[in-house]
Parts: sequence; structure tokens; C-alpha cells
Amino acid sequence: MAIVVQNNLKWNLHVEHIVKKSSKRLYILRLLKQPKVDMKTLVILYITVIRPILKYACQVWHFNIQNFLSDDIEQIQKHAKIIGPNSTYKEALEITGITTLYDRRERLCDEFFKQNINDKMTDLYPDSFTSNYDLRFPLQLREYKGKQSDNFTWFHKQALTINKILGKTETNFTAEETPKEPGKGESFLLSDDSCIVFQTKDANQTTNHNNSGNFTRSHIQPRINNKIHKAQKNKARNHFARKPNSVPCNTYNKNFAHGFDRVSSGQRLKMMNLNENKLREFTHSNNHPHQPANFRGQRAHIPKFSWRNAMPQEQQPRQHHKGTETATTNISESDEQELTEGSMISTPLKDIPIYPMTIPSVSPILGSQEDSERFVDTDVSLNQSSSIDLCKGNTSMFTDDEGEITDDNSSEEDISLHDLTKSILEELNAEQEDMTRQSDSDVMNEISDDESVGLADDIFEMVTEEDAEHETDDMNLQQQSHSTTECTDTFGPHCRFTRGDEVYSMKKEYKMVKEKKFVCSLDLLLQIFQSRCQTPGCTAESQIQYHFIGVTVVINSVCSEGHKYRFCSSPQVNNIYANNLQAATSLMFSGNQFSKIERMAKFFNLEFLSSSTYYRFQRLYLIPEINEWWSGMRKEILVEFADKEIVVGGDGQCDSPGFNAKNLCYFIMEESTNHILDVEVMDKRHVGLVSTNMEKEAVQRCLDRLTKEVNVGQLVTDASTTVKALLETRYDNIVHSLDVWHKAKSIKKCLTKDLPV
DNA sequence: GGGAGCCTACTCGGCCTAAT
DNA sequence: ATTAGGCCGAGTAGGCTCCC
Repeated sequence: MAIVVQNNLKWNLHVEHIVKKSSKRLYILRLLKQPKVDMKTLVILYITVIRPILKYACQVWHFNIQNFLSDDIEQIQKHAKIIGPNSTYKEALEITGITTLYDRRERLCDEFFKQNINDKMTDLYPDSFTSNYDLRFPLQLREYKGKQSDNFTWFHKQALTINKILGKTETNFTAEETPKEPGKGESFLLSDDSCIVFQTKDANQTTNHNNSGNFTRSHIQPRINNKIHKAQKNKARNHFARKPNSVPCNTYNKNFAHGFDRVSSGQRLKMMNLNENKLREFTHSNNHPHQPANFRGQRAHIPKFSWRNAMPQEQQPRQHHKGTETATTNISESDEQELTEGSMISTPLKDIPIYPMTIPSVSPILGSQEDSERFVDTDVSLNQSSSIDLCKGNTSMFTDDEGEITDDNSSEEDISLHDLTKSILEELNAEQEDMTRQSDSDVMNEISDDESVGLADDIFEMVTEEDAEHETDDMNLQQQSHSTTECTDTFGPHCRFTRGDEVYSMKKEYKMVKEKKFVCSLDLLLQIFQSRCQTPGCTAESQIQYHFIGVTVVINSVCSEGHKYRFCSSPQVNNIYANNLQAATSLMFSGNQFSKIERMAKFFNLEFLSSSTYYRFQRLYLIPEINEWWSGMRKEILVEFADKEIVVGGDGQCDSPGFNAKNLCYFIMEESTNHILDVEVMDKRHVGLVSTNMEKEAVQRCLDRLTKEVNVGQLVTDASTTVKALLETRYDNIVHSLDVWHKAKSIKKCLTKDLPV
């Protein structure tokens, strides 16, 4: 008897071993069948001689073998044929009273577990936990459905938790209840220095992946975890900075110029005369609460040095692994106790991201104070103003706090967009007049002549003095009459009131985008800074250090005279390197996959964005921006058909190679102008994993939206029976027609195959 | 069934800077 | 000088589909 353990922790060899061994012993049974030994004896022999081999130490390997290995083992028992060659396996089991080997292993494992569950050694086992993620159906949004008062209580306590970690004794949170709007739910603002803004969800609002931007508990928990992590990090840092035996902070700053954090962990320990063991002893004494793994409920482990662990134990907040916490759970007394003790709940219920169509108060690319002030005048930030005020230091709508501030008042946003573009156009017109009068204006002087021509060409053609007047008049007319116009397609079919004009007015931003970029060898660049100091008049050699941040390189040089110089290969806006953002934007808009471009960069030895950063940019900036653009353009398009009865065509496309039908993009197109009026992106998980229902659901969503805004008289689709049924039952006032192309295609197919139509 | 490939979401620590 | 917090990359876990 032995167990064969492989270095990859698979059990193929062990199973192979026991199958081989038991097969040999099956030969004994075969010999005993010939002299007609009775069945009872054969069964006893099998149970005592052969079966023990097949189940030996199964508690170790049973749950880790694959099905085909399990089948191989079962095959031995099948081949035993104890009751005769003509009986089936099932009959043999019933007659002999033997269970399948699989069932027996299950039972043995179960018994083993029950025997050991109360064993003294239980303390040595890792803590059990239940994942709070719905891993199989992550797109099913699970809300926190507590009462409004419960929501408030929960949010408030979370805020208090952070307050406590921050060391604030006074509970200076203020809860403000915003005015109730019908159908909008209630919003609670809990604010203090940590700037937490929560919105509760309307109890009557149906669960939908793309409805309002209200937050559920699952949205907020990761942010709170992050907040707490930051608070703990700072707490630990400040503690060590004040530690009596440690080197004073002045020394750190003197030695390392930029402060405490720039010193590596090893250096810090060395300077503090601490070693890692002492530190662990300090941070994890016997009385210390059990150290959790991390917020995601992973297994506990011996922690390496980190600032979190370096916190003194009396200041460490208790952290708990909670069991399964369904979204419908109200706050229990235990929750309340934990929360008031300054702990956190590790319950980031996984759900789908919500990308509300919001209008940022400031361009996420260029969020300068100057632009911010100008936009406030245009009433863009109507609904976000209060929230933005609470986000101290962030002028951009989309911060790394994951765009928590949202608003579902789409109608007001659309109006805001319209007002915004109008005001920008007016400003643009005035500026254009100035430009034609003063060709050497200050702004354009910042850009070279060639660049300025190229800049204007991409938005709309550079105008002469005569054309400028003509163009200006045209624009004014267009604003009133909404007639079609001839302009470039750079920004879509309707470029009159789009962000293209806004971009044009933002020359700094546009300059960043249009600036030439090129590939440069690092060594050649470093030579420039290494050979001589960048300070005028100083010719001393410099010591340089550099590091990459995405596609950006930062070079710090210090010459022997002490002159410091910092070079950054990318402009910075709102603490974001513009080139990094533009690289992510270009990648996404080119329709490529990140991994492909990353691979190209790897082959080229080209510094590139990390996947985390790319997807963060995508989530925080790019997708909201696309939503904004589409929202604005769609509104402009629909205005043209406001008073008409229109005929629209609809069809869907499965968005994946091989037509796996996981995703469906459904388009609604106006028949006379070929303008896309609506788009719906469906995921199979939105319709209970039944992909055939996606088209029907998409049509329903599109029509629900469209019929509120325009008069849809006729819908042309392919011959989908589900869509046909939908139109008959739900939209009986809309004529449903079948697409001729689809019909012709099917007829042709039938004819070529010589089949009846 | 398992691996490859792509994507999403999160934690954590280093780097850096704005605010006080 | 101190404090607090954002940005970023590295790492981790997992979902989903296709292909072999």
C-alpha cells in the first residue's frame, strides 16, 4: 500500500498504480469463477482483497482526481463481473449490495471529515471561508436590498469605521438627505474629510445592468477597503516616523531628499535597527488577532513585511472573514458590533460595472482650473457640482475613486451637453473671427504654422477670411434650423454639436494629442542628461536616475554642483501622464486587443502600459467618454425625426469570432438616412444564458427607448420568430416587416440546394 | 477535460505631490 | 516638515470561450 505523489500534485500516477495492482488481483477472481465458487465468497474476496487497494487513502486524493481517472478506477469493479458475464453493472451492484467506488469514496471522505471536525488539531487547519462572489453568474447584479434606513445605517457605520481608523474621536460626519425626487430613490451624503458620497438605490427600481448609476453595497465595499487600506498605511507610516528609536524624519529627508517612503523596505528596516523577525514579533504577538489574508477572502498566510502589518497591534483594526452574505441581508446585530469595533466587512459582491452616461464637468483629458471655471459657467456640472465639491483636489469627474459620483438624470445631461456645445460654438465663432483678423494670435503662436494647419484640418478645414464668415453664419443657421450640412466625418455624421468642436477650442489638449511622438533609444537620451548639467552656465557632469511609468520615462539628474533637473517625456494633466492615456485611447479605438499590442511592445522592447493601467483607463475614462459621445450624437440625430413617422431596420451581430453568441450588438437604423438611431449591447448572461433570447431582449430595449422619443411606424428585421412575437404582443402599433435581403438569401439558398422554399 | 488566450476586478506597496 | 492621498505596476483570482 502506498500513495504516489507527483510534484505537480496530480494523481494520475497513483491511479495508474492502483488500477494496475488491482487488475492483477482480478485474476484471482477469474480463477475462482471457473470451479463455480459461490457469489457470496467472491464478493467477500473482492471486498477484502481488491477493493481496499482502490480506496486506500482516498481522503487525500478523491476530491482532486479528474473524472476520467475516476472512471478508470470504477472500471476495475465493473470488470470484476462477480455475478456473471451477462449482468449489467447496475444489476450487479443491486444484487451484491456493493456501492460504486465513487460513492464509497465520498462516504469515506465524509466520515473522515466528521471524525476530525471536532478534533483538537482543528486549530491547525486554515480558517474556512465561503466566497462572497457569485462566480458563475457575475453579471447578475445583486443589490443590497435593505430598507432605506438600513442603508443609511450601514453606510454611516462604514464611514465611522474609517473615521475611527483615522483616529478621530469625534463623529463629525453629517448625513444630508437630498430632496426626494419621484422615481429617483434617495441619496445620502456622508461627508467629512474623507469625502464619502453614497447614493442608495430606489427600492422600487428594477435590477438592470445599465440603468441608473446608483450604487449598491457591492460598489462601495472595494472603495471602502481601499480607504481603510490607505488609512492604515498612513497610520503605520506615521507611527514609525515618530518611533523613538528610529532615525528622525529629518535624517530621512536629508538623506533621501523626497521623504520617508522613497526608502526601500530593506533600507527602512536597517535604519530602524530592526530586523524582520523582530518586526513580526512586534506586529504579530500571541495576542494578536488572527491575521486575515486579504479582503478577497483568500487563505491566511504568514505575512511579509508591509506597512499594514507594521501597525502596532493595539491600533490594528480587527478584520473578519464573513461567511456568505447575501445581498438581501439586512444589518444584523453582529454586523453592528463588528462595525462599531472598527472593522470591515469583506463582502465585495461581484457585479457588473455600470457606465452611466454622465457629462464631466471638465474634460477628463484636460481638467485645468481654467477650463473648469469656464465650464461651470456653462451649467454643465449642474448635478455633479455638490459631489465634485466633496472630492477635494479632483477637478476631473473620473478619478481613481472609480467614478463613484454619478447621476441618472439623463435628460438634464443631454440638455447640458447641448448647452455646452452651443456655448463652445459661440466662443469658437468669436475666436475664429479674431483669428481671421489676427493671424498671429497668442494661442496660435504656441503652435507652429504647420501644426496649426494640421490641427484645423482634422476638425474642419482651415477657413479663409471669407470662408470664416460664411462658416460662422452657417453654424448659426444650423443651430436654429438643424438642417444637414457638409462637414468632415472625423467626428461622426453629425459634427455640428459634438465634442469635436469642444476639442478644437481646447488647444492645449489638442496639442497634446496631436504632438508627434517617436521611438527613442534610452541610452541616447540619457547621454544628453549625463554629459552635462541642464542648468544654464553649468557644465558639470550629472548623475542620473530614471524610471518608466507606462510609455513615459522620468529622468532625474543631479550634477556635482547640486543642480537638480527632472525630465518627463509626457505632459501631465490631473496627475495623469497624457501619453499614457493617449496610448490606451489609441489602442482601444484602433480595435486591437491589449494583449496583442503588449506583445508587440515586448518584441520591440518598448516600454508600454501595464494591463492594470490600461483597463483602469478604459473603465474610468474611455468607456464613459464613448458613452457621452454617443449620447450626444444620438440626441442630435433623433431631433431630425422628431415630427416624422419613421421606418427603421434592426439587426444584430454576434460579436465574436466563430459566432459564439456570447455578445450581441443590435443596431437600429433609420431607413432613409442610414443613421444609426440606437445600439444595444447584450450579454448572454443578461438573458439567463439563453443566447437566442438576446435578440428579442435587445429589440425590446431599443424600441422601449426609441418609441419614447420618435414615432416608429415600421420595423424591418430578419425572420426571427421571437421578434415577430414580441412585435405582435407588445408593439401592435408598429408594422413589422421582414428584410428582403434576408428573404432573398434564404430563397437563393433553397434554390441552390434544390430544396423547397 | 484541460489549456490557451483574453479580460475584469481587486490588493498592496512604491513613487510622487498637494495641502497644511 | 509633516501629513494625506493619488497614480501606477506587480501580483492574484477568477470568468468565459475556443481549440485540441
